[in-house]
Amino acid sequence: MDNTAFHNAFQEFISRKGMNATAQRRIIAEVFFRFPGHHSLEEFYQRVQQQDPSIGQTTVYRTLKLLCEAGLAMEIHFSDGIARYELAASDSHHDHMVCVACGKVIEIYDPRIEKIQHELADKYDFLLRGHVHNLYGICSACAAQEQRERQKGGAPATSESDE
Amino acid sequence: MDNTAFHNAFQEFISRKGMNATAQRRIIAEVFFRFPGHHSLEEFYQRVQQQDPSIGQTTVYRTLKLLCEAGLAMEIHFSDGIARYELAASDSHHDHMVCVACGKVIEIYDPRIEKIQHELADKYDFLLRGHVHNLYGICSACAAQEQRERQKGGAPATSESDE
DNA sequence: ATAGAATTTGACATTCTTTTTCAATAATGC
DNA sequence: GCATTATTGAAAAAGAATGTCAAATTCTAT
Repeated sequence: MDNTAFHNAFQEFISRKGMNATAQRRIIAEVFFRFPGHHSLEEFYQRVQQQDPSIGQTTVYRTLKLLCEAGLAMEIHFSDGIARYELAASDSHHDHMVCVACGKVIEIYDPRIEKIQHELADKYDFLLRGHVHNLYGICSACAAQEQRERQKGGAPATSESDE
Repeated sequence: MDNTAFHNAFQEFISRKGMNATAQRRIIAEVFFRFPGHHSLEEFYQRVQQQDPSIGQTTVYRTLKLLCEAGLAMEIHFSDGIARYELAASDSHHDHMVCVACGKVIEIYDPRIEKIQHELADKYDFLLRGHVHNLYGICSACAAQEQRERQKGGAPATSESDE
C-alpha cells in the first residue's frame, strides 16, 4: 500500500499552518498511516519507539492531534475511556460492533448507512468530516455464557464480570 | 411524562441482583429519568445536589453505572474525553451531529439507520443493547467563519480556537 | 421493635489518562 | 554564523474515573 497521498496531505497541512516539517512528525505520521486499525496513544508510542527510541510520548500525542486537525485522523471512543486514533480517509470506515461483555470489536460496513449519513449532513447543513458508529451488544459467545450463568443459580449476584 | 416503567425496571434489576433499594438510588434514578439529553457525571451530580445536598458524587457515579448495567442508561463519548450518560430506552435515539469547531450537538434520527443496525446485529449474531452514532463535521456557521479566516491572511497560524 | 449481619454511602485517596509547562534543542531566515 | 522562532521531551499539572474504608443505613430474623 502506498501512503504518498496521505503524507502529501499532511505535509500540505503542516506548511499551510506555517509549521516545520520535522523528522519526528514524519516518522509518527508514517507509523500512523502504516498501522491499520484503531489504537491508543500508548500503542502508537510503542510503535514509534521501535522506529526511533528518542521520540517522546508528548510528541506522539501532539502529532496525533495534528493529524486530527488535518482531518487525516479521527479520535474515537469505545467505552473504556481511552482515546483511540484511526485513519479518517474517505475509504476507511468507523463502524464497530462492540461486545460489552468481552470487549471484542468487529469492524462493520454498510454502504447504505454511509449514504444516509451524507443525506443527514446535507439536511442539517453540515460539512461532514467523519463519523463514529458503534453498536454495543452481547456477542453470541457471551450470550451463551450469560444464559448458562442465569440457569445455574437463581440470582447469585449475577456475575461481576459485566464490564 | 410518566417514568414509572423505568423506575420499575430499575427496581426489578436492583432486587434481582440482591441489592437494596435506597433513597439515594431512587433520587438519582429520578433525576436521571427526568433530565433529558446526554449529561456528564458532574451535571447529574449538580442536579442531584439540588434534590438532596447530602448525596455524594461517588454515589451518583455508582448509580449511573448501575443504570448502565441495568440497560437503562448508556455511556456515550463525543470527543472531549468526558463520559456522558443518556437514557437507553428503545424509543430514545443516540444519533448526534457534532460540530468539531463550536461543539454544538444536534440530535438526529433516521428510522432507516435503526433498521439497518438491527440487520447488522443479526448478521454478526449480536444481541443489540444500544448504539452510539456521531457524525462529526463543521456546521454552516463555523464553515462560513472558516471561509472568512482563510480569505483574510495567507496562512496566519490558522486560528488557535479549533477545538 | 430490635439486634446482628450485610450492604451502602460519602469523603478522601489513588490511579490513570490527557494536557500543559519550560528549559534545552533544532530549524529557519537573514 | 547569528539571532529568532518553532519544536521537542521530561516532568509536572490537571482532570476524570475508580478504589478504600469507617460510619451510617438497610434488611432479616427474631
